[in-house]
Amino acid sequence: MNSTSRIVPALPRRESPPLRTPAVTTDAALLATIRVTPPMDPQNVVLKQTINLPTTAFSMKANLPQAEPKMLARWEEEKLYRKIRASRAGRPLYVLHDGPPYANGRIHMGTAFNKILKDFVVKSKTMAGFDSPYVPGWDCHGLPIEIKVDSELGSKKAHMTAVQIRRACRQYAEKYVELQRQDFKRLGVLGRWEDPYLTMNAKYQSVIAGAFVDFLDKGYVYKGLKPVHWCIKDRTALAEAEVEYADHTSPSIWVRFSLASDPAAIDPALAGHQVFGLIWTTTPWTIPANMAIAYNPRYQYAAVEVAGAVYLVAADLVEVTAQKLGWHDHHTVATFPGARTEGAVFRHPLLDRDSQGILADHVTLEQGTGAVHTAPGHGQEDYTVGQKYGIATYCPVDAAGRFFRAEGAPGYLPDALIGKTVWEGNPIVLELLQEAGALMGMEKLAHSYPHCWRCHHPVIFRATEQWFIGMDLNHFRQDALDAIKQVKWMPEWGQERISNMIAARPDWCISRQRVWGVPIIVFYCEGCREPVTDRKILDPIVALFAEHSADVWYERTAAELLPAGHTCAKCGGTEFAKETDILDVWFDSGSSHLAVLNESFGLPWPADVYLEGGDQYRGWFHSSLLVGTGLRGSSPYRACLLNGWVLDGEGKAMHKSLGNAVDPNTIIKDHGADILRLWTASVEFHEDVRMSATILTRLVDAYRKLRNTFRYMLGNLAGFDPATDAVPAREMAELDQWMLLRAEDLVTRCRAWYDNFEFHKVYHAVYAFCTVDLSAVYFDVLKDRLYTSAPKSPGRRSAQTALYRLLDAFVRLLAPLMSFTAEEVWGHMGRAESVHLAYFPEPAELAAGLDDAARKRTANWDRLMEVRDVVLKHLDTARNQKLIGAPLEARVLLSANGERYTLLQQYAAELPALFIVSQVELDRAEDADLGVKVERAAGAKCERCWKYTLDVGGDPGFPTICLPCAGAVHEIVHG
RNA sequence: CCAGGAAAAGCUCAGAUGGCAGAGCACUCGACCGAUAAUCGAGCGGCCGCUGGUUCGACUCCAGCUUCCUGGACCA
Repeated sequence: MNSTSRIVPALPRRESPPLRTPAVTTDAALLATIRVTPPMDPQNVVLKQTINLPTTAFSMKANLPQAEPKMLARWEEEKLYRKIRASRAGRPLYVLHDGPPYANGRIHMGTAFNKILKDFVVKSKTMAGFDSPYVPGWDCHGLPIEIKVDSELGSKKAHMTAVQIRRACRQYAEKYVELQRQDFKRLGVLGRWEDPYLTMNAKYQSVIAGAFVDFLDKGYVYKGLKPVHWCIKDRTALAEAEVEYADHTSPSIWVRFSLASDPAAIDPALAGHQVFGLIWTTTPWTIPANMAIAYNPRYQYAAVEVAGAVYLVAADLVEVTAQKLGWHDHHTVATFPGARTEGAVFRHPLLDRDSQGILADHVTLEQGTGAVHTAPGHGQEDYTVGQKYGIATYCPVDAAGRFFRAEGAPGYLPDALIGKTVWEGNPIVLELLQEAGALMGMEKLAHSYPHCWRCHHPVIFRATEQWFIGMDLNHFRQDALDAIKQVKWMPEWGQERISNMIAARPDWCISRQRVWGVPIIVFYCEGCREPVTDRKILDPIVALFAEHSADVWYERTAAELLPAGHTCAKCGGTEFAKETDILDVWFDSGSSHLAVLNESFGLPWPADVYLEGGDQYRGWFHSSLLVGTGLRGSSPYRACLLNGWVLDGEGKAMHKSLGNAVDPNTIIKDHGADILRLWTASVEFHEDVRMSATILTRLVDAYRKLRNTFRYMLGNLAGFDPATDAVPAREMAELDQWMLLRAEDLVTRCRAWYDNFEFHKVYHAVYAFCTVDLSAVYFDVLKDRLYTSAPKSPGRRSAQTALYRLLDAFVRLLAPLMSFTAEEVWGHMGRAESVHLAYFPEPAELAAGLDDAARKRTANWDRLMEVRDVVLKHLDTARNQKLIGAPLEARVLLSANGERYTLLQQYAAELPALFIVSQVELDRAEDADLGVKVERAAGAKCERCWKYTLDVGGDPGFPTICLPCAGAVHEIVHG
């Protein structure tokens, strides 16, 4: 040991640990520079320099926006994620399966919040000893991208092949996958970023196609009709996003349907009358597709007699209707509840067809007659209610919008309509109705009407052939409901939420008339339209996808894809066409567990946990559950965690248009990702959470406090080598033991909270501990012992031993939350490997070496702290009275009796340090109250430790300092 | 309109089984000047969303309502 080590107490006893990176200056490196300080002249001691002040290169200012990217670069270079995998190989697996965000746009607060939470889960499980891999993924197919690419391609698209368009979509998705990947990595989320899963990967596409074949093979899939927005000019189905609304004038008409069933069944008063249903519609051309008349079961209806005929109209709409239709002598024959019309049979005015009376809640009194013309082939709700009543989805309009004689409903369409478009059909239908005596009135109506966003022509609702997964085939719905019960839902109400959705949802329409996705691999016989769904034929195509991506479906002809010489089982035909529809993107992402939780990723099925926002109950949680239940017989996740929505400071949803959206990248640029992570840790994530400038300011303050807590520990541990300098626990000062036992309790609680994903409790408890226990009490009390004792004195070593254990535990306890800062601290502790390879502290680490006697003594210290609180209040009063300034100027006179006296007497020697005063005097009192008096301390102020003592100058060599200080200085100067 | 959720100090959160509303931060005032763009102390601050009910007693249990959030339905 050279002499320089004696003047600077904070010198290390060992060689500096190797620098891990130029980006971080370790304390060891700093101390190496201090070592060149010239030796102190024993004759000319500068007292100030004999104080062991904290020394650390761990800066007070974090500079996170600059420091974090360097840390990320190091993690990347070290291949940290791979190292973590290797370090946990063979450990029990814990798998969080990532829900794929859509590869469009940059990340926002919601996605950042979700990803950080996932990182908390993965890191905390890793540190708890699990092997917890994280494979991020992206959802790459689908309409939003195809629409964007469409608009970028413009008119060029018309000359492009499907494969070319798909390549453009792929490029677009790749671009955003890359941008989002950078954004997510910047958050400090560790994972398999270099090889994520993408739904557009060939292998993944193959899994999707395979899942479809499995569903088909298991008998869940059927082909049915469903109305969709249809542009007859572009001959295409339109998604919701492709429809825009504009004013349009339609002929609105009132049409009567004669009642064929017994009128008395509706109301006895109607017996013998000629009764009519009376409907109102703005789409006369859909009259040929009429299958039913819907009444609202909750409304009262009136039977109104006009000129010998009786019309059934909602009671509240009788007068309006009379006015519109020019009724003069009308009177009400009967009133009855709408429910009575159920089962009534009307006759179609133009066709040889019955139209049933049905009940539907969507019938309103805003317009019309309270009786709604129902054509399931031409309206969403008509379709839904039609399904309920088992009414055929009949649609006599082809892709060009022209009438034809469709199958599926009785009645022969009039020749006048055949081949005409629906727009040409309107006046023809009017004319036919007039001739039939069924047209009761007509007027023009200007209203908002859906138009095609591309050609701006009005669109129609038209039933088209779609592929469905039947919810009630093979007990599918019930199986899914049963599977839900096996999942642990957090929060618990998630179970009810998703159960309600599954119970009420219609069949899953899995087909889309689009290009950017995974094709539905089915062929049709050109001769008889019989579909080819034999898996022996389809499985090889699934295999082809894995090799060439789903593009092969578009690159090769049906003949090339089918086995040579394949013939239609039904008609023997040899010519086949490919299905042109693709699968719903929810089918893609819902299959992610099949694509990712498998051997090629080394992951087991099912996953331990899914964690997403509340919108996913109808999204990914839902579709994944259906795919899992259908193909594997159970849920693909054991637990399902919900994260709430990120709202603004007022609790309002964030919207770009409102200007209240907070951009995570801005926060990172201004404050650093650890602030964002700390915010994520601070809130109860199952609920909706708030983010605002105020909240951020609070978090920045909290971060500083945590950082300074680490800084204090690092600074006071400079030169401390636990291997050689640590004090055995049972020899440590009682205060230090007490603190370690409190920390032990904190670690126990935090680990339980981590197990239960209660990150905010960890944050709040650790933060409160740092503030209340450490900073305000322990660190404050410790300063005298650390700064003024001789560097190697037992008291100082005891404190350092405690600090070391605390630091070592806290840095790991917070590593999942403040990943960057924890790593920075870890580096300053001289650790060679990343903190993210470490394990959580065990409670026993803190209290190692402490026996039951020490545990029992904590009760003493708890009570001493109560006394301290009282004394501090009195010191404050004395300070306000200008009796004292610094607490060391005080002498405290205590009076107590009974047990308290005994306790205080037992700890009399510790009290001045505990109260941070110069002297404490204890008297036995008569009454039970604690007596506290404050006066000025006696004696002179020691220049070195600032305490007032009677022995200042006791050492003639150092006339301005007290005897203990003189001893310490001697030790420092002479060793 | 339907399903589900939330409401506590300016902010973030504790508040099993009903028993005088808690913490930290912020704010105000003060101290220190050896954690210093730090640290310590004290003080201020609440109709526990509203209205009823049960109870000796309700932030807590029950009913209704209001506002906000998510998804859906409607508009089409």
